[in-house]
Amino acid sequence: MMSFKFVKQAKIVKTDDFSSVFNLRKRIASPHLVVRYKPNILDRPRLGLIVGKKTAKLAVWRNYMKRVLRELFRLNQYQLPCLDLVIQVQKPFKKTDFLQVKQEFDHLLLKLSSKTPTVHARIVAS
RNA sequence: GAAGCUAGCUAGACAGUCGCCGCUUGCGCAAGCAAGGGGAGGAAAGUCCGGGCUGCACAGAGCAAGAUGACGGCUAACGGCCGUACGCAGCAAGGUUUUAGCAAUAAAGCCCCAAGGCGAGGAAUAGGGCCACAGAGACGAGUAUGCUUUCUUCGGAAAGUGGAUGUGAAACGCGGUAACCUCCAUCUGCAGCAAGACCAAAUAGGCUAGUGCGCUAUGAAAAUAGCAAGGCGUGGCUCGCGUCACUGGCGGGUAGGUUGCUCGAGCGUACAAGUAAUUGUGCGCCUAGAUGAAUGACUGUUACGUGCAGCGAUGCACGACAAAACCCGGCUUAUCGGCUAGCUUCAACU
RNA sequence: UGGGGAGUCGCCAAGUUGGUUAAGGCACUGGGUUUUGAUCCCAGCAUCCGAAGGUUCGAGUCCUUCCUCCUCAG
Repeated sequence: MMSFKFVKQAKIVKTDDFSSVFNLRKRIASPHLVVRYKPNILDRPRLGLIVGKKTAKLAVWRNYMKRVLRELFRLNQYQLPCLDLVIQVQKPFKKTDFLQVKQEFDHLLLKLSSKTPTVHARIVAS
């Protein structure tokens, strides 16, 4: 039984961690999202989100996008290799675009898994 | 019943699955786990005012700078709110005029304009500045035309006088303008939770204490004893001092963390005082505290509204503005709707 | 969170004791010069001055409230 919890340790918080992901300059993109990634030495992937004020002016929509992306990460975190991910939103999306964003996220996830072949199943017993 | 206006309340509901952030209790060294209970707004927004709180400054008084301005009240305070008076604009209704029409009526204008709205509305003999164009003349004074009287070289001149011209206003009245300077009265110390307090890596620098390399002897080593006392600067030498290298300690303090951090000018209700804003008393309640920033996603049932399809039953789609960041009182701006009161006008009935 | 600044024609912009028609330059349009084009000359053009309200006889200008953008401090 896997736990789908999104714990605090799976969050990128420090400025140094963000900078190191940016400095590696590995990125893949889809129409709505840009994902930068960097392998880490932990036993779980970590997530950082960037939604600029330029993409959506209202705080309501920025928070919505962050929540949706965090939810997608939470549900798929055990199919991901050990990476530090920084997801940046390029184009704003609303509730009507949810399915498309989900497809894009799955596609990016597949790409990431194929680029880093050392996917090992981490089963954390609950 | 219709129309308009004002004020207040509300901002779909329920259930399930997977999650997020605090609190309490239990277990655990801890990480954490389990249970219970809580988790965005009327504007949280803009940051336009006012306070609490915190730090710094401060004998007292004054100046500068800024803000406000009817009168009375409320308040912790305000540029806010309430009441009264005054002014302004003006909708509905009403009255009236003109035009069109045989008429009904329609259009335009004027008057009066409910409830409600708006009003930076103190002082212009304390002083300064400005008042374009037009006009003779713009506040100093003075006279272009007309009329009267007098004089006359018959061209006019002097005195007086009230109107017309043009102007936004005004023809001398102590003009208008203080959202021009200013004067008067009142108020304001400055900064802001990234305030402030505490704990405290690494690196560099500060203070301070100490050690220095090599050789010989003993010894397995640690060490002990003896000899010798590094480089550079302080003019040459010695001492001393500074500096360079290493080690330890101290203090400031950065990253980071903890706190400030949510019980408060608090909310609900009843009664009383007051026209009201508001206040007092009793009873009851605890209602978010995040920090790369929680309050979500999906599914089902259902209520309401709108749109589309359909004769209809019904089906499908959509759901306003918008997210706390120390906390309050206001203002302003955005907003799909729903509900409840009150006021005014009109119509009908009694 | 707290300061500072900007918005005038398609672009760059001037515009102060508030005053008659809001300068200029580039661009564009039409005409002229030229065999044709460039250059040059003449004429035109579009702005209710970011939006709304107010003060005033009169606002680009003064005041208030909004909108958009830029920038600074920690």
